[in-house]
Amino acid sequence: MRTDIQPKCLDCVRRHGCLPADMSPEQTLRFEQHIQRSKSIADGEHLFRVGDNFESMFAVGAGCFKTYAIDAEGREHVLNFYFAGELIGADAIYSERHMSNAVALGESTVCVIPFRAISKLAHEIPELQTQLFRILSRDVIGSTSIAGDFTAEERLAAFLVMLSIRMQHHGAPSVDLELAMSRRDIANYLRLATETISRLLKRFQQNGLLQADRKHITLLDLNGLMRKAECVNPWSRWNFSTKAQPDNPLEIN
Amino acid sequence: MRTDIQPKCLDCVRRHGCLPADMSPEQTLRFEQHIQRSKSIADGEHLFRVGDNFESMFAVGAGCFKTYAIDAEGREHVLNFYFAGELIGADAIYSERHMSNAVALGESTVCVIPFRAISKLAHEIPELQTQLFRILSRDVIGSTSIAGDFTAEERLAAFLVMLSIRMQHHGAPSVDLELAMSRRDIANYLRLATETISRLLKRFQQNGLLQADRKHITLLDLNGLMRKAECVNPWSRWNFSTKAQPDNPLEIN
DNA sequence: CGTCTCCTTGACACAGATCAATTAACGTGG
DNA sequence: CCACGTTAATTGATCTGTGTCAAGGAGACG
Repeated sequence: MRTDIQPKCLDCVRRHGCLPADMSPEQTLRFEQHIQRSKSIADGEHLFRVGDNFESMFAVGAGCFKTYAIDAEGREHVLNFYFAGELIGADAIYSERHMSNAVALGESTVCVIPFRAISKLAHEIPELQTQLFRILSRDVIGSTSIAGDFTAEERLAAFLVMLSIRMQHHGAPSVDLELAMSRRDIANYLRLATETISRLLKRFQQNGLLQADRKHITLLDLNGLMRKAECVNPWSRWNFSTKAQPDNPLEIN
Repeated sequence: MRTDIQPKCLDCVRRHGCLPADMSPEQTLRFEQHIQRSKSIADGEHLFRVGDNFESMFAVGAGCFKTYAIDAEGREHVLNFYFAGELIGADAIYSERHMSNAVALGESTVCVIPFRAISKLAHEIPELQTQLFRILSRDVIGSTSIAGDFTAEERLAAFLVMLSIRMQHHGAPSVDLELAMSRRDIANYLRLATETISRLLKRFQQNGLLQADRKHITLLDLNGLMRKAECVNPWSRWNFSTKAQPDNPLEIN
């Protein structure tokens, strides 16, 4: 192994939420030899479909993906959105088959991470194993948080706040959102009608919470949105801990 | 290490879904030395509460647990139920704090599994690491499956079928269910009113699908229930594996 | 410069919530 | 063992948040 080569993952802005997060440069280099970096995926192209053999997880480089399933009645269910630095495919580990479809929303790139090789590598790199556990755990938290019984307003507010937090983590502006997904996808993800999303965005705008122009949304009153979203946000459950709560829950990582 | 001792985990009926699933007897013995087996938990007693430091995961021995959170408005949200052989606490790995409360529904027992020790052990026992990944992945699948937009009837049917499958996995009768949880907990978990659960059970009974007497429920027509639940069940998504998918799945209908 | 797809807006409908009242289990103490 | 209080479950009547249907508008893109 040539150690004079600097691993590209080290320079990657998305590293902190990704698998090499806590690895040394040497470990990162080893890791990098197993993966395929920055493969580009066209708008509307699928990474995988339901039932496909599970070979790899995918780390989003640029762009955005949605995962979805079609049920027995033919209805689509948007399961999740994935942004830069996030890892797609956790639900496939269990059965070694993909349980959902993953499609690019706009021109995107991914790093292809062969799971078998990487989980073998995780035996030798404790930091990698830990990070895999953490990422899977985060997926569990993420899926349970939208599952609850909340009003349409609470869910949309929570969605916008969550978007803002995820953008912030990846260095992008957190109040100036450029949506990659359609109203219909948002609605479907939040179990609402597209019409309801339209009406709610209008109401939020009338209340001075945000400015919505097509896919460009400016969050004018993030605190106000967070107040509406408070109940959904899993981090806010820490309020019920006996310990002192951190000043800014957004900074927790 | 004395190797003449037979590990008790090997004799445990719940082994197959639990962490030692694929371990050799020797590995199981090593594993067992790190955990505390069959601690009894009284009805209504908590395993942990939101904000608690994450020390251990818990494998249910006998009985049943629910996890829940109280939101900023004071509303309870039942997040999950856990039965014999299932592992509680995956959502705490990410932040090393528990994100939910876990309480026993009736007299129960758990095995206490210190996470740090066990994840260290997972470096040396590949089967353990694999099983941890699989269990976390299963949790992701489980949380996403109830998250979708389904009718009350579909969700309750899916809940009953899921109960039946989980009981079957653990050797108990699969059509004779003894519910550990109240109607209110079921309703809350499924994002419905308790009254709706009552009415639906009555309707199912009138349609000959089941026989409900307080907490004892006999599934008379499992196939009928599965047909209603089909769309919710994540396994049924495999049906779509062979068929070609159009790029925009919404255009199907 | 049409054709498309996405988005918005209004009118109405309905699944399931809420409210209210009753009944049935299940303690708990005498 | 029985009164009694407390909580859980049922049932009916009514209400409402959000879905559905229908019609138009506004970019996007050949």
